[in-house]
This record gives sequence, structure tokens and C-alpha cells, in this order.
Amino acid sequence: MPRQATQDIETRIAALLKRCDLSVTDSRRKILQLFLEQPGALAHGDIERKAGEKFDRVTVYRTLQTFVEKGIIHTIPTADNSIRYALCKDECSGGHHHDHHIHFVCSQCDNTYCLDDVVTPDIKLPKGYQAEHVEVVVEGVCKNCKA
Amino acid sequence: MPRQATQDIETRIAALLKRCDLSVTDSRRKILQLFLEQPGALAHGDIERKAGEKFDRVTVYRTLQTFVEKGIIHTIPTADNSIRYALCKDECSGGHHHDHHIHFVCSQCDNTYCLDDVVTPDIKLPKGYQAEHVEVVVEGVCKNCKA
DNA sequence: TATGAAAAGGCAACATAGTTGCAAAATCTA
DNA sequence: TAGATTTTGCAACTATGTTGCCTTTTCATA
Repeated sequence: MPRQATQDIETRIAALLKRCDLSVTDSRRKILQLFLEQPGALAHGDIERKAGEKFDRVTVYRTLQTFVEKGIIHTIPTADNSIRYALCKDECSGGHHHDHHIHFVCSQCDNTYCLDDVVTPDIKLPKGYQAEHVEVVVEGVCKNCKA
Repeated sequence: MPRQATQDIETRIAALLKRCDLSVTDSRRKILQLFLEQPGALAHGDIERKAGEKFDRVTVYRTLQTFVEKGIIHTIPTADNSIRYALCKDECSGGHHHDHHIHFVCSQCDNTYCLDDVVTPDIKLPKGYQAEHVEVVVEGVCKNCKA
């Protein structure tokens, strides 16, 4: 890997953490890098497996929790009861998430993607119900698996 | 409680179980009754608390699993990683769920409802993605809590 | 309504997931 | 670079979910 590129990512990570008033630590750098390195979402298990050799389980939990609070990542509910995390777009900040995009879970490769260009639809609710947040998860076959 | 009504529910429960090729046992009767008695969805924890004194934890797990397989109940994904279960409408059978309705989670009372009259919208996906199933969960304030 | 095969339940033990308190280590401010 | 503050690691614990095996219950049929 060219040194320049590495430097860029490192700088970008540190800047993002500082912008969120978080001190720059090894575990945060590493976990953030995992998210930046790949397009889809990560389950807690994935992260623990990829970062767990270097860091304690508890640290992973706490780091993810902090990232969610700071609006760096958001959670994606899935049917199999395994929460997944994905990077938020830049507009999210201070726990105030603006993620009105939908999520896509591939039934073949099991990857989860944020489809940032697909906005959650307006849902007409029965009288008396008041919507605050709409979560849409589509299951199907993703771009890569649809050979 | 009038004897007639009790008899009716018992009969209804036994009939439903038999229709699904399930033998009629105490735990299945009890757990099914919990679902029939109340409008919203139940988390595993709720069921274990309400039925757990009489039945083993493992039995509760296996019963719920069986009910899902047979299309008696379906699962509802939520953001807090606690799967909830709700009765299917009659059309569901043999693991072949037809639940195209949306789900509503109240942020105040934390109850979950199936809004059977609200159909999941069509979602326009980017090129290459193929939808198989769409899950919509709306969070907000429910009928009863909106004083 | 008695009986035996098949299904379901209970128990124990285990595996995984998530939480809490506290002392040690790293980070940041100045 | 020193000290206050934050973060981490460890240990212990609770909660959640699974598996194997033996006992009990259910149900079809005689």
C-alpha cells in the first residue's frame, strides 16, 4: 500500500474522532478503519473477530456504543436478531441521526448495505398513530450476487 | 369469567393447533393463550415471565420456534435487538408467511402492534438489486399513549 | 379405554452475548 | 513533561440461546 494513501486514511480517522470530541485511541482508530475499509455494515461479531485479537470484548462494546452516541455509526435492525452497524453519512452528528435511507440485506452473501439514495417512503398510518421514525429493511439479492 | 367464553377460547386454541398438525400440550395452549389475550406483540422475555413459572425456558424457546415454523406467529425486528413475536393472520400457514403489513413500536409504552391494514410500500431499488421481502417498522406514539 | 410408538417437555450443561466496577494505562491540556 | 481526565483491560456476573439425553405426555389404534 502506498504510504501516501495510508497517511490519508489515518489523518481522516483522527480528524473524524476529534470532530466528535473523542480522544484518538488505538481501538477507536482500528474499529473506525474497519468501517472505512469496506462498503457494507458490520455485525458486532464481525468487529470482535477482526479487532478482538488486539482489543478486549468490552472495549469493542464501549467503542461501538460511543460511536452510535456521537453519530459516527448507526444500527440496522435485522430479522435474525443480530444488530449491524454502518457508517453514517456526514450530516449525522451528536447522536442526531438523519438516516432516512433504507437498508438492504442480501439473502445470499448476507451483506448489509445502506442504500443512501433510496429515501424511506411516507407511510399512511391509521388515525391516532403518530410516526416519528420509519425503518425499512429490504431483503433480497444484491448487485454482486445477482450473477 | 363466564364458563362459555373460556370454553370457546380453549376450543379455538386446540383447533388452531390441530390444524397445524401440532399435538395439544399445556405449554402450547398457555403460550398461544398469551398471544390471544392481548393485542400487541410479545418479546421472548415477556413470554418467559408470564409462562416461565410453569414451563422450562427451553420449552418456551422450542414452542416459539415451532409456532414460527408453522406460521402461527411471526417475528418483528426491532432496533434494540429484542425480537418480538405476534400472531399471524389466518392466511399464514406452513411457514409461508404473507405478512405484508407494517409494524408499529410505541416509543412511550413500548408496545408493538401489527398494523394489518397498512401494506408495505413498493420500494424502488437501484439497478442490480432485487427485492424479495420488505420489512417496515415505524416508531412513534400509539393510539393509546397519544392522550 | 388401554397400550405403545412418537412427540414434546424438563434437566443439566454448555455456548454466546452483553454489563458493571475498579484499578492500570493511555491521552490530552497547558 | 506532569497531572487531570479519559479510556482500557480484567474479572466477575447476568442474560440469552442451544444441545443431548432421559422422562413424561399425547394421540392413534386396537
